Amino acid sequence: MSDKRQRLIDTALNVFYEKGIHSIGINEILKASGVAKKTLYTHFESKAALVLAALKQRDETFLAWLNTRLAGANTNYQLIENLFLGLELWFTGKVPELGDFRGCFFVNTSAEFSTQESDISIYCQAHKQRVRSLIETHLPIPNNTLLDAICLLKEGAINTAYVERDFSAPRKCIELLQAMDKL
Amino acid sequence: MSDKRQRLIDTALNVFYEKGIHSIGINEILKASGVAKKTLYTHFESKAALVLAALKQRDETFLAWLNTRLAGANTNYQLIENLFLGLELWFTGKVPELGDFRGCFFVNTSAEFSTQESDISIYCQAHKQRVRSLIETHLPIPNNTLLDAICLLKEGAINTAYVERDFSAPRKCIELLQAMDKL
DNA sequence: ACAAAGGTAGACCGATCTGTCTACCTCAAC
DNA sequence: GTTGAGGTAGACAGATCGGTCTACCTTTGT
Repeated sequence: MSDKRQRLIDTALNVFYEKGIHSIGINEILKASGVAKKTLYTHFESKAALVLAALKQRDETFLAWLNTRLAGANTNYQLIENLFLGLELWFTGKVPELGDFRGCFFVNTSAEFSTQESDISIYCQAHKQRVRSLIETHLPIPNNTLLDAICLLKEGAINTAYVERDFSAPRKCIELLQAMDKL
Repeated sequence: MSDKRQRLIDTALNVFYEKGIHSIGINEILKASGVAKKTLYTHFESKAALVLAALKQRDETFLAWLNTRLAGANTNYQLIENLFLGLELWFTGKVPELGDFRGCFFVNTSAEFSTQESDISIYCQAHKQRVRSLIETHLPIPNNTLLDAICLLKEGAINTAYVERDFSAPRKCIELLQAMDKL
């Protein structure tokens, strides 16, 4: 039935994440997925709808991965290690389900869509909030200041890793947060 | 002479920063700048060359602004305040020369150009390194760990402010760094 | 006086874009 | 055994893309 739909979403996510959205045409996705154009437009009303579906897919995959990475932390420090060593694995291409690292898909996509009111921008914002909530629920000892620090450094690490190609960021974050947590 | 060239660069920077690059056509820049297409192509060999010129312009404007913001700090804490309160002004649209805030132009542009070897991606990387160097030279008491923390949090603040529309990030960064600096 | 350089407006080229449509195929349900 | 949903391939429409080019105008240096 609609395993075609799923194949379109998977392909779209891969291609959009790798090459951006505006620079890729629908035809390229059709070719890569081996699906007919008519089929695409029976499942999605527009390219934007496909983008949104790809974002949703990425959101779910990312949160699922993060959830297993963070599970089982007994101390705040352990959670910090789980998170940032996980990011390091992602950056260096060792997390197959996240694909070759090319920054944060949601940041990249926000950058391409200027109107902050669009569904796409709003979805990107919501994703970041879900990530924050997930980290919060795994924090053994609640600490809002620490949570802020973790989230800000996480964003810093991801963008520094991508734009500056500096993969040492996660280790630095761990050291900083370790010092902070002792306060 | 080539005040037309400058006008093209100014317009391109404004439009690209506001709306992204792949989603804007050359004709839109021509219309907004009131310059003929032939003139554009006598000064720039391609759209990519114009993008590079816009990046260079932004690089210079941003570094000049940052330089005056950071000047005169006598303590590391003062430098941190100068930097992050400056970011807050930027985010909230109170720095005319940086335009209405729409994230970091270099991060946004990197997101649109997938090949990491392109001139454009390399320029974005170099910009971030220049910003880091500038902060380093203004740090009254050298401290590499602190410098790392400042740069990571700065990136985190910029991206959080844009994607999550949360302008409270700079104040949080100041508090975190203030605590850290006491270690 | 005149050549060279820089400017204008905009027609034009070939490619590509999103999205629609025709014509036909496959297959499961009732 | 027919109907309807989902599939295929790909032609097509209309717009827009980056970039070239023609034809002409304006300014400046010598």
